[in-house]
Amino acid sequence: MAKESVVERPFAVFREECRGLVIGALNEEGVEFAEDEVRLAVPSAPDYGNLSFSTFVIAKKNGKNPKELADSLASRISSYGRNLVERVESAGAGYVNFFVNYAKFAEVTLEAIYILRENFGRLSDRDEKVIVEHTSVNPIHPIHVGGARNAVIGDTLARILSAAGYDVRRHFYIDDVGLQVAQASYGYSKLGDVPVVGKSDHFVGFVYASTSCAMSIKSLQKEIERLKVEGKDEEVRERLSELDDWVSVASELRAKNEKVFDAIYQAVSSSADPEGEVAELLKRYERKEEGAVRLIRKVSELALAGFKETLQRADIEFDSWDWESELTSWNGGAETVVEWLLRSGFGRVEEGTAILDCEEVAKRYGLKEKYGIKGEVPPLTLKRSDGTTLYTTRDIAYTMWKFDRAEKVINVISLEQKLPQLQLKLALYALNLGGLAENLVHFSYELVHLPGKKMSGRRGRYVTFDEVMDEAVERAYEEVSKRSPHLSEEERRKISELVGVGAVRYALAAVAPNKPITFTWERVLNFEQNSAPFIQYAHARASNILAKAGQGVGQSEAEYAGLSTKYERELVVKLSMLPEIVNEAAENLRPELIAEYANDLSSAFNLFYDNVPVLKTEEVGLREARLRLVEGVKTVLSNALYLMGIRAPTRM
RNA sequence: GGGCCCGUGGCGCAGACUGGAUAGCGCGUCGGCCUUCUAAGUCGAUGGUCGAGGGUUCAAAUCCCUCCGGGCCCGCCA
Repeated sequence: MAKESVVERPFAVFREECRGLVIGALNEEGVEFAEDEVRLAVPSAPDYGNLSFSTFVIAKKNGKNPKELADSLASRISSYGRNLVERVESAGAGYVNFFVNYAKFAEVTLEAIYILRENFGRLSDRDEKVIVEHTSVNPIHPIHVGGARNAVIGDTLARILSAAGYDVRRHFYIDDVGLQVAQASYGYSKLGDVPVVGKSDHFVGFVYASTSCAMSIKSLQKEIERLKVEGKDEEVRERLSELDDWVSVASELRAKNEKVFDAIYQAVSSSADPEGEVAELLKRYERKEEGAVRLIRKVSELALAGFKETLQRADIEFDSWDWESELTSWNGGAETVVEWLLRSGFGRVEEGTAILDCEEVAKRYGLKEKYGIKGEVPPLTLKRSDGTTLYTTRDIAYTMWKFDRAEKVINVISLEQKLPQLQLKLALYALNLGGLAENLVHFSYELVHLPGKKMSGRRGRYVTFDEVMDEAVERAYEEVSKRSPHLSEEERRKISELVGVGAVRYALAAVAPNKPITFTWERVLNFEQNSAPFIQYAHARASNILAKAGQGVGQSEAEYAGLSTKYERELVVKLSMLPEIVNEAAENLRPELIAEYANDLSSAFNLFYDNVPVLKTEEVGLREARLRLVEGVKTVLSNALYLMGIRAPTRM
């Protein structure tokens, strides 16, 4: 067979051929139709072919019987010249089903994978810069499982967009100008020479929780005294129950590290006004005063060092670490935004605070319809009365900074923050930067709950990304040791690391982001079907076959026409779909599609594995074709896993 | 009170954006398959009024309306 030039998207070529045939037949038929009505779908069962066109809409438009139209189209198409299309048939109440020519299609697909290797599934460059901002966990506690979901989704999304041809930059926004960091830093400053124990971000998390706990207790006690004097018994009871909650948090924390907790608790207790001190620290930091900078940066860096360690373990990397202080406060960016907004006519000063009238912006620019806003959009406070800025205000400046570097910005942020993200867009309109708002995507995802209660950084109650990976890796180690005792200790450790971490990534990436997740160990520690280990195992099996075939691969001419079992045909078609899946996942921002695809392909491979011998195939050309098929599976699984940031082991 | 998200077998999910041909998959439970390329696999059985009720359509899990249940948001926090 003559070698054709490499086909990057085999299934798309087949689809286009089918589409062309349908359009040709419809024209010959003389019916009226719009080209975008000619859509082909992958049918629900293999009996219905590889692609299917339903005639109902066009038949109705032209007053024809759908079944008769399908019959007629099928018979016309049968007389046309075809390449990848083997045959066409009319079926059901009005479907035209297309069957691929497997001999040709297997050759086209497998040759493409063979030549393109890790680039199979990559689409051509689009010359469009995209910033994906994700994770951006506040530097006040370790990354917990909710943050892990953000990180995994964000990283997978970035990998997919990059594969789809976008010029992607990953940014981590460090919110070091928030009240929380100031609070954690205030607590940290009270420790004197107490050394950092354990992983640095975990330590910061403990300091933050202790500080917020001590401050909450103090302010509740004060409030209760006041309410008692005023005789408001009802409210006193409410506050007392809140106080109880915090007191139990305090004993939980104290049990973990008495020395640190006590130091913070005593300092807060003896302070006349801890809230005032925190606010003062923040104010000095926004003004870039040396002592405040040294303290807050120290705490932030401790947290970040921990984040980097955690993220690296999960193969998550960033191109840019963006300090909020530098990009929005110290350069005057946020102040400028406030001034402009006040001058825009949509802002006003009320009791010493600057406020943006979001409702008015939405009305003036006709955005209610556009963004599906039903109720009234609450106003946005831009500045506190002490002159410091608020998060969303700074985010406006940061967003403008990002758009200096990219045409499109995708922020992976939890659904909770839908309102501020909307307000951010409205602010851009108010600044006459509606064009930026149009290219700003809030990619939202739902929270991860613990069974029972919500995670709370302020209370130090959370399951960390680190713990989850540790546990999964430990569990993987037990499995590997049980199943492959012949491997060396070092190799078993290596394999369990990538299996365990992979399992965690998969568990978080495979669920549609808009579904809330309740965290259970069972979910992450699933090593059976629909898990990373399941896919990695299929990859290892494929690798094993190829390893045993040794140098034999590629020596003889492959007889692709011999791949005639349903298992082989199914595999070929699935392999050809990777570029389409990448395209769809990128265009619709659906990272979970990759997980679904990889799982599906693994299942198909396992069926093939159990039913079709490869190494024992007698006929040389067929053996070669099967080896190429196995190699195709190995390559595609590896590529799909890469898109999810999961390693593909050759043994496990 | 207003707004947003979700509701598919005992449990966890896919399918919904772009309506189509018997609603897929995993876990669980029960029963099979290792002298044949790693059984983290595979085969079979079990199990579903697609939250409820209306509507649109040749066709509805999918679109529209109402209601019910769960989560989230409505702050000089982020």
